Amino acid sequence: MKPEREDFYAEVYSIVSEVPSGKVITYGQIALLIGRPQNSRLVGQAMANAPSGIPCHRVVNSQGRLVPGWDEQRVQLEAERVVFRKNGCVNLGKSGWKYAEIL
DNA sequence: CGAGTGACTGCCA
DNA sequence: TTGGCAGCCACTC
Repeated sequence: MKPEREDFYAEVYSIVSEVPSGKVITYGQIALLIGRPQNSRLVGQAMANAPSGIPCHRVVNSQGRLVPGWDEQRVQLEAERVVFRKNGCVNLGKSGWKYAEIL
């Protein structure tokens, strides 16, 4: 096994799990919190391999863009009362989650 | 072991 | 403001 990878994934899942309802977080934010801002892509891969129980639908990219090929994600976010823009992207300024809020 | 892929980000035109 | 290109890391074939 590769503890390094597992640890990275574990931290990603931990952070995503702490995202409250109605809020979303970006891959870059997660990568930054872990201490690897350049591994933002790995966060996405972690989400792809994310086990059930992880609100991965609350994870979006820096532009507030949703996961390609996963229209259901928008439905989930709408159910969480996440604010969407006219272009279909999440309004990070309104629904963007900040780690400092749980500190 | 080498090449290709991806739920990304940042800079430049 | 919007769109395109390159850089980055880990995983899979």
